[in-house]
Amino acid sequence: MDPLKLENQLCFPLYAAARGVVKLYTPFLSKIDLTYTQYITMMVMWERKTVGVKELGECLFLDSGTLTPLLKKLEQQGLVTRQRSKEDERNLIVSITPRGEALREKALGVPTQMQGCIHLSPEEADTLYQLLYKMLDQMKG
Amino acid sequence: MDPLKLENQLCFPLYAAARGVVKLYTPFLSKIDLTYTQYITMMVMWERKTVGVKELGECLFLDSGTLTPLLKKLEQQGLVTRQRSKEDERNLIVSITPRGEALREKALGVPTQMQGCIHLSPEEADTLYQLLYKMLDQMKG
DNA sequence: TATTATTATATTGTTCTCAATTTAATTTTG
DNA sequence: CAAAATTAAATTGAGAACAATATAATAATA
Repeated sequence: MDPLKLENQLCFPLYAAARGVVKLYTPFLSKIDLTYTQYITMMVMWERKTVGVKELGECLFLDSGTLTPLLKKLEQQGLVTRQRSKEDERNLIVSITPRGEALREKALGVPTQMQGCIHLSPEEADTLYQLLYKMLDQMKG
Repeated sequence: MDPLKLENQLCFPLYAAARGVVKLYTPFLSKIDLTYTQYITMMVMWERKTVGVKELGECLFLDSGTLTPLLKKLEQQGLVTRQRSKEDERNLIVSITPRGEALREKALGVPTQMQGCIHLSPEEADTLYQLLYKMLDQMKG
């Protein structure tokens, strides 16, 4: 058992599958003018309406180096606003706009469209979900 | 069940876990001056010794846009050579050098070091492996 | 055999990702 | 209170990743 053989790696199919699914999202997301990272950012915005960059980064496992330019683009598109907190000016508060809220309707079809691309049974999907979160939890702590 | 809620996504933990493991590799790989993508490229080289860019891309699910600059860097480091095929000059043949072979010894410790970071049972790891390849196979076809 | 089509790699441009550093605001401490 | 430490974003720089296009070589065809 060669530990440096590609087929003996667990991380490689993880890395490849992750890129693969993002690629599958692309044609659906480009119709609503979002990249995958912008899409999951909007998911947080649809749920929370208002959130600091720091919490956003904790949700998405991303830092300001990635989020700052991304949020500026979403702001340019009129989907969110960015403003400093009055209580603590270090914090940047991101808020969803009516236009951002409206985009949710268009995005509702995306999960359904994606289901046509990946065929896992509900049990398999659940197992995968649990295992991935188990890994993520370990990376946090 | 909101289909646009982050916690209801299967792809998000996939995407996040993949980035997470690459980040875990980084300190180990930086000691042997490789990035993660360079590391898996070298895995193919250690196994095959000589390979065309096209086959390399099929192994790694990457295209020439990613591989061309990466292989030039590996060439600069003296780990591989790049030369056009005599039979068909469209093909670029990548070959491992003695220095590239020697790097394998240094890389042998990496998988062991990584095992200290992610704690899945052998059964869980196997399940995850199978599910990820199931997804990858579907993306190919 | 020319022309056309295909194939393989390279290039260009955009976005993402992250480490490391900088800047500014706030908190802690001496 | 002033200095030092901490925190949050932004910035910078390097490497990926990929779509789209370009270039060059080979194969197919009219």
